[in-house]
Amino acid sequence: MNAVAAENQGEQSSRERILDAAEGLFARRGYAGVGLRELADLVGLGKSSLFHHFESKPQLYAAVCTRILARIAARVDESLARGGAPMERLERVVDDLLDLLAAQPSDARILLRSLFEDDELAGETREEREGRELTAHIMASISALLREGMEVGQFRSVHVPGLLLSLIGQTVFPFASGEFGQEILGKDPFDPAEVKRRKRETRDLLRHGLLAPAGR
Amino acid sequence: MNAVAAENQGEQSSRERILDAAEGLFARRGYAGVGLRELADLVGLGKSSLFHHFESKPQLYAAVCTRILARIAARVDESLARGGAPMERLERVVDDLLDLLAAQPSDARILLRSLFEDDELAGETREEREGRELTAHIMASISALLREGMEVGQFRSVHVPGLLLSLIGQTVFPFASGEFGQEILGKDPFDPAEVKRRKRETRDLLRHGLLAPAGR
DNA sequence: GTCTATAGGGAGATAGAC
DNA sequence: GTCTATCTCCCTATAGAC
Repeated sequence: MNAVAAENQGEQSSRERILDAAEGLFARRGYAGVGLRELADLVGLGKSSLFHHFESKPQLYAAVCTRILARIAARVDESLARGGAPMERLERVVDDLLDLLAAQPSDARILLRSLFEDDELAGETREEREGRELTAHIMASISALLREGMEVGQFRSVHVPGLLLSLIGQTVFPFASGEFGQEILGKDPFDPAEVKRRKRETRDLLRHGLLAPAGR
Repeated sequence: MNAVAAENQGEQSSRERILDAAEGLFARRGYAGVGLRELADLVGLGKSSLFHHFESKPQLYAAVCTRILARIAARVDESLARGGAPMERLERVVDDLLDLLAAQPSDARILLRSLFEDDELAGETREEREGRELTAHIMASISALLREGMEVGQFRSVHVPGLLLSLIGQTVFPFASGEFGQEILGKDPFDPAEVKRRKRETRDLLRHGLLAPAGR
């Protein structure tokens, strides 16, 4: 059975298993806090074997980030393609993103952490360029949706970049907040009931803050 | 001239200079990404001298975080003490926090990063306990204000813990977002005009989302 | 309070056998 | 594709002189 057939059977390639393990470790301890020795042990490989699949630690980190961004970009494209009025599409894309972040507990932390690591990711590898392109694509898609809603008069006139940053803070941050969020909320931020509540909260926020008065 | 007199003259103790430098480094590269050699060079001391002022790297990190939290707690207490109706106090405390975060460019990143480092800060040093107490105090103060606003009927009935997390995302995250935020906004998030805009945006969000209909 | 010297270990990465 | 062995460098922390 070759590698492709193995994956069709639900098994994973070494590359995928490394990426999965690395994602969890980087989420918990950050780029510099993870040693390749520890990662190799977790996957059940020798440390040197990692270098057969990834050429360096920065490149591995970039691959982890890019895989997450690719998942998100795919979901955003899919959500937006289903059509509807701007507010309908906006609420759907936010709902779907919250579902995605809730299903992949490491994603929110890695995404926020990667924003803070300006230094580490100054490189020019293929993965990093791809990651930047995916980020730009996601942001451009949602910006276009917001501007469209304003043009057709469904949304109030708002500062689009500012709202984008706020939306990220509102949706991504709670899933990255770990024990702190757990303590504040009194329950796990990933608990299905809490995810549902956060969807409602975000939707209410958009309806109160973004809908044009005539649209209510 | 002794140490206290020196500080009155505007000079800093070694301890303060170490904390300032460490804050900048930890903000940029995270706990594990900073070496004490680099920190010592930046301060202009030998590496060993750091251990005269702090007993270990985790304790130094905790001291950095606790100093930030103490600044914030002091400002929150001061803002809330000036009185007024709940919405007036809430808008003032948010305004003041945004000013504080804008004036201390490393604070937002360190605060968010420290939330992600559940592992590193599992300790029981005096600084860590102090940091947890300060965090609890800040959160309790703002929670109490939100509940008071709801009780007197000025605020709609909202889920207080959820709104707390959202507010942190809305206010702290943009200052931590670095080059990403800069690219989205098209300007430095710390630019005075942008800080002013973010204050307005946050105030509008609170007025649209939190004020009770009768209060408009 | 700051220094030099050093202990003791772990990091990322490479070479080359199998 | 995985392994063992090894390179070189840097890490936190300590000892002890000044």
